[in-house]
Amino acid sequence: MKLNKNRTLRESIADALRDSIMQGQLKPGVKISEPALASQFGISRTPVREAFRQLDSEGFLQVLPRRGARVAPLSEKDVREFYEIKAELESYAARLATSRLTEKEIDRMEFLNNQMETFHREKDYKKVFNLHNEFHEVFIRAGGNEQLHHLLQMLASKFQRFRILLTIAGKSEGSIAQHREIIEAFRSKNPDKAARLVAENAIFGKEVIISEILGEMQ
Amino acid sequence: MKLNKNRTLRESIADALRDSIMQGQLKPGVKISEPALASQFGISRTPVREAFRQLDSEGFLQVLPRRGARVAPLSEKDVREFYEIKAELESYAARLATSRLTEKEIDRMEFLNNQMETFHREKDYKKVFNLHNEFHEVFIRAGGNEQLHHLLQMLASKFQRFRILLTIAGKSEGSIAQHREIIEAFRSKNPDKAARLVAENAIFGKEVIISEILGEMQ
DNA sequence: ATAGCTGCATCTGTATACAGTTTTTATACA
DNA sequence: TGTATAAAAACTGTATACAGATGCAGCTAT
Repeated sequence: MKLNKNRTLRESIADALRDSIMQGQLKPGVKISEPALASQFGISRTPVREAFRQLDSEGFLQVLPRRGARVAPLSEKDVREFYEIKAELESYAARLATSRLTEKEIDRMEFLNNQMETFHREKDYKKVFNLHNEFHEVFIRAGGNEQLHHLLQMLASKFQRFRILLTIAGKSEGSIAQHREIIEAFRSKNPDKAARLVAENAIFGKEVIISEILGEMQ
Repeated sequence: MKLNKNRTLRESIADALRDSIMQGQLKPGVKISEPALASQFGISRTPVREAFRQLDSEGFLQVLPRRGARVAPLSEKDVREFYEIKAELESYAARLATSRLTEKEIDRMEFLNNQMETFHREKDYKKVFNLHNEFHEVFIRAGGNEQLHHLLQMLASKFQRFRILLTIAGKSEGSIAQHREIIEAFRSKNPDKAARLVAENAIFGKEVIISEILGEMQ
């Protein structure tokens, strides 16, 4: 983890911590020691504390007054609720995007989805995950509601540690097939169909996570 | 603004600032001086800075590295986007709530709406606003998706300074009438109708704000 | 007058100090 | 062996100190 830049220490620490949590290296419920982190990075507690406040508001940490910070645990209910919200918001984005997506953008979605398939076969799941995100990003952005985009970004990163499991478990074929249908709906300028398919795609993700991933994690 | 409690100074400061911003006392774009605020409350800069970080993540402040904090400005586009997101999420909540709302809860909604009408006539707009929030809260909670509730809470408070203008401008009759229809839809257990009406209620709010309020503010 | 520079006052980011809490460890007791 | 308790250690919240960055008033030169 590199610190130096024009960026403040607080920013660097917040980013590093957020990444570790998103990547799942820091497990839910684990206590994060302020002094330990500070000395680990060779800095004082002040910027660490400020990073904590930020990550607390973002939902990555749970900071209890006078009892320190721990990685925010996410329950099965949280995951379920997240996917249902995602389904609503992304299908809304899809509806907005239908009339706005350029042919070039749709081509790009097709390209990204094909790449996903390739890397899925090669079992390069990290790449598959990133491509998956990029695919959704295209139509969310195209919808034109920037706050919606921002909100979905925020939610996605908060639940990244779960979403990435889905990819790693090699469960992406279903999504890839669904993406083809979504592309088709966008090409034929059918907002209702696009919205419905995008919602189904999210719910599909929820089902797989709940039944196949969370079950096994106990 | 009272400080003392078991609460930390940071919490108190964050709450006080957030309130001032929500209430519109602190205007968008206004710079907030860290040392001034600290001495105004008779405390050191440390808790003030931590409160800043929190409010930045929550979207109330805009903190630029080495250039201080200012109240986050909200554009007309932001307001428009907010109401559209609210329409989607609340109508989803309404759909969920339809099968779950008890008769008692629906009665309560009716009571709250009647109170709104009373206080609207008496021009006690602060009360009208709070009742309005409570009305929506009933079915959002009843939907059972706690993260959805939390998200809507967050968004509503971020845009409270605009939403409250709507009430203060005495534009609540429309909402009150729409609420009656919504109650009716809930009573007849019609989720599609409830969802549609709730979305329309949000879009109505958007229209009024945009055309009557923001126009006049220049 | 305007554009650009200079130096000062102010502010921000970070480190450090310290008191009051919380947690841990150690000890005594059942 | 387990539980209650007291003392110690570690941690949190806040204050303070200070160096470097920023912004502004006034000055110079065009």
